[in-house]
Amino acid sequence: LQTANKFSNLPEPDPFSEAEFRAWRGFLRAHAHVTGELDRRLRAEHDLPLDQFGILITLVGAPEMRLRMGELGARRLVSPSKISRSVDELERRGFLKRSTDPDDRRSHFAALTLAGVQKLRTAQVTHHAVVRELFLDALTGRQVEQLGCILETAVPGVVSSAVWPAAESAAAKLSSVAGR
Amino acid sequence: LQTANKFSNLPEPDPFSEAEFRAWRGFLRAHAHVTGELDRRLRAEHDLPLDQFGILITLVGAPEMRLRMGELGARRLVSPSKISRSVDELERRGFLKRSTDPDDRRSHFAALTLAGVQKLRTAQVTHHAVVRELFLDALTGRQVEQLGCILETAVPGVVSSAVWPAAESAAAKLSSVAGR
DNA sequence: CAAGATTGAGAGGTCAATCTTC
DNA sequence: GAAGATTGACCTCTCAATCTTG
Repeated sequence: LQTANKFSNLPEPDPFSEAEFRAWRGFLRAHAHVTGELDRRLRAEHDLPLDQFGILITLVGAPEMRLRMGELGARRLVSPSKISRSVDELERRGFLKRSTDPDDRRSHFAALTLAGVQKLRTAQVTHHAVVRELFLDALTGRQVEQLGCILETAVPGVVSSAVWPAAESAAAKLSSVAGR
Repeated sequence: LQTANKFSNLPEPDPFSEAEFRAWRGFLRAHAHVTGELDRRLRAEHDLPLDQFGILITLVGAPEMRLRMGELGARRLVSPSKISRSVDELERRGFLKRSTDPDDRRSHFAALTLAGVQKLRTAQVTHHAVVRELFLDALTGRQVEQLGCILETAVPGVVSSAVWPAAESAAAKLSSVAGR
């Protein structure tokens, strides 16, 4: 076992171009920087982790301010078990309430409470301030429009009511291996 | 305790413009989508979580392929304790090696091993393929350049050898409160 | 006693097994 | 028996306390 030296400087396979590298690195740094501060500020000022804020903001935009657990997980791109436990916590704090879907009693709704809407609206003041201060304000109006356009191109629109994405990925991997 | 209804539809304070909303939402979605798949593929094909890949890629670009623990944590924007534990794991697997800085015996280096460089180079094939497939390939060359430019504007350059950012944030919060 | 790093205890996340309903 | 959701056991991360060196 020896440490690497300049003679073990193996070449990087098929590297990114300089421009690709800047775009990807900038993307990761910007995300870590902004969401890190956002999480710290929301916890410090509202005792509300960014993950929980995300659940509230997703619910407030849904019809009747409620979603089935699976749909909520799909939109937030998190696993069923994490959604279940996060909803536990938010329900314990009175910000939402579970109920059974009368049309399919396997399925459960998470519905915002009045306290949940109020909590969200208060926290949004901090949220918007941080996102503006650390991200949007550094950009011109033109750049904001470009960014929205670019990123909507780059990612598929909401994969609505999708299953937990790990399943999809695993399936794709298996078929690509089988295809050889 | 009652669930929210249309009469409790409190207004959002100082909302984002439509363009701001698209940019920020697209940013979050793109990040979750790409890094989620990246982590799954790196684990499945190389048994290497994205966090550990990040440590290797940071080290390989450093002088002599090594960094002090604190500097490594600052560049990756993670806490000292997490860095220490991640480095434990990578050292256990033989991809890097700790050593004490002879000039300041409080400080420890993490240095890539030959096995670590080889592991990284292999994993980079997957890494680059996923980032291209899910992100870069959806953009034109012009858009990649724009994105790099925009994001380097938005985030402060590397806060080199910075302390763990939570401390900075806490200090800023205290002073802003004191300033009222 | 401050700086750099690590560690123990507790909080939070993940995978697989389980429960209920279709 | 499959779908939706939850739970138990295990693993990882975080916070504060600790160890070592300057």
